[in-house]
Amino acid sequence: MSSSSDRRVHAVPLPQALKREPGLPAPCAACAARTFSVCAPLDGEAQHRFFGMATRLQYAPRKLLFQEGDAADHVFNVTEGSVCVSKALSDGRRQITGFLLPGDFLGLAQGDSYAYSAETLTETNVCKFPRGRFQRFLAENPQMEHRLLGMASNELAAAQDQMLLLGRKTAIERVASFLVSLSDRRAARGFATSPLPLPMTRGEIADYLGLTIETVSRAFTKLRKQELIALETIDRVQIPDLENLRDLALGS
Amino acid sequence: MSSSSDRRVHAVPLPQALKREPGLPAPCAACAARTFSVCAPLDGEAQHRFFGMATRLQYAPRKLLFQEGDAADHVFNVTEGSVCVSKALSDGRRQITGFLLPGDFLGLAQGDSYAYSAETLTETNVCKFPRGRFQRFLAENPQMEHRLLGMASNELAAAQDQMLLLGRKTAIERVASFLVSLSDRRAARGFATSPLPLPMTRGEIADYLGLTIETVSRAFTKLRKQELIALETIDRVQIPDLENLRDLALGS
DNA sequence: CGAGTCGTTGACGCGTTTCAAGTTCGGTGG
DNA sequence: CCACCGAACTTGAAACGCGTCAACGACTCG
Repeated sequence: MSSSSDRRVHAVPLPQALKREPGLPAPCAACAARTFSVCAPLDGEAQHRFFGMATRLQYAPRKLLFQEGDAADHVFNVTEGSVCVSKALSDGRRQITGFLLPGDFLGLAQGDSYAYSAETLTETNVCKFPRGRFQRFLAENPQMEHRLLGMASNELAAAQDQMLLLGRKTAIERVASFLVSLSDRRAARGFATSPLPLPMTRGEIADYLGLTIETVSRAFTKLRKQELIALETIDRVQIPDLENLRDLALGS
Repeated sequence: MSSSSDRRVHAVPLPQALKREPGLPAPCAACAARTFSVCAPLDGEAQHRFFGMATRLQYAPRKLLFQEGDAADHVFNVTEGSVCVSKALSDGRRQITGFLLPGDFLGLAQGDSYAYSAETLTETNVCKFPRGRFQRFLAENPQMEHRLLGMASNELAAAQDQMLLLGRKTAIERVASFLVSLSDRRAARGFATSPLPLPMTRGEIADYLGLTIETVSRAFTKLRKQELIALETIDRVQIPDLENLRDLALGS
């Protein structure tokens, strides 16, 4: 799925504070860089305390980090891999509300239980912070809270885009939008985008786009026949002309 | 539409800083209370400076505060009335991403232009803050930024609920969810909920729920025939048993 | 090699949209 | 005060896009 070539894209010196934890693989340079970017405004000593709070964990693909309704004890930061966040109705209907990439935070919402489930898509590394200590750290480091507010604002803007998609776009436009935004997000973080890896199944794409597996599959076929995309393998897409696809995504 | 009986629900002493602006009606106690609640952690002097930055404006119903793409010069806080936030595709398809009530902020997102439009539904009062000064104030008052992060987190949770609605719920479930969440939001702010005022048209409800006017109208009729709601007038709903409606909203 | 998972494709059905009348209601002017 | 008008809403019938169901192929793993 998500290729190992994605890793260590940016070779960055490992901050001192990121010492190897016993029983876990050494953090790679890219991983350190992602988490580091969040706390860039912190001074060295504060960074040390920040990383000191975290437990570093590695998850296999398709493992639950937590489920809707679990006690919200921790805040997570994805450092490697990808995670999907979803909500479900009692009869099993599911909506995936986001695919997280390295650098994204998880579990920041208010309330004493998680309002959504989180599951890894690929092999994933996270930093896990006890909620109380994380909050206290924020109170003492307003620059960090400022940064988080900025990230939350961006997520809100993305959520609004997704509402437009779910409420008003056709099946083809949804799939096109999905591919374009995945490509854009990867590009923004310095990841390779050609070919674009799809660590999620067709079923997960469907649950993200408010469609069925079959409709997603038909949309991929149609995009392929129109030569707007080419499927190198089932989970690697080539996008010959991103702007053409973007036009379709915006309904023109 | 939104009745005058909604106002002054909470009689709270008017903070000194909220002096009457020339040419505008005197701020009512409820209005002061709403805006006040946001900056409760601030001391008296900081509150004075906060309110000092704001221009207080009153808008008639159906007036644009700003449009998608306008330069994002200001941050708004709704103090009275209701505002709808929307995004549109080039061919006119529109998605309303939220209905704002007193106390809500608007225009906090990053970026130098607004990513959405904002329009009043009823007669509305807002406090308008120049973006730069607002940001500087936040930098100097981390308690306030903390509060905003909390509000943004809540909005994010609401956005995820809305994605579940748009992606996976049927028309009836959407309308039921809409009525329940509107009732809950009003109750949470101490507003009356029986009858529940609907300051928005069927068209706006449709654009919020990803449906057409006709489908919304049919759903209202169906709910009325099932006696889950009663329409006192076209824009005032009685909900005899909120929990029944909530069950329907959650798909059971 | 067989079983299971995932993806694709086709045929059909259904819920929502589209199109087309009506109806209600608030506002305006005679 | 009432007739008239337009906007908003409601209702019905037909059309259509997507969902459902089913068959099949590709691939992985024991």
